[in-house]
Amino acid sequence: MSDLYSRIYGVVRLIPAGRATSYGAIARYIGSPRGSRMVGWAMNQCHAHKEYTPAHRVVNRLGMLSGKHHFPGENVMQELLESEGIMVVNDQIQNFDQVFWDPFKELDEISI
DNA sequence: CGGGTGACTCGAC
DNA sequence: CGTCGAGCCACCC
Repeated sequence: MSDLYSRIYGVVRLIPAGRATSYGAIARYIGSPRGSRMVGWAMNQCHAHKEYTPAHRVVNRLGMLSGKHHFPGENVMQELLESEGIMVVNDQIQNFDQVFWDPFKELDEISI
């Protein structure tokens, strides 16, 4: 596993419950602005990783559950999000602007 | 090496 | 936030 993938999983695990971010945001944070599709691919392989990765907190830039079909059940991803307090209607996160978790903004405050 | 694929994104309309 | 087209890059034949 490349170091880039370790960073992807590392960032995803830092997403707090009740929040969500986008593939592109993670890609930019790990230094691959054009690697959003790789983040999706990494999530596809996250089950092979030893540590738990909350892939349900990663959606596309519009807050849509684009990866729900890759979960064990039909609405597993939505139920996971709703169990954390995120409202999901029609495969789309409600109030995504409030739920959105920006790695740069949130993590910079800590690292500064 | 080349072509197909995808849990993406951007710009246009 | 609908669609379409193009760009993107790791992975798998």
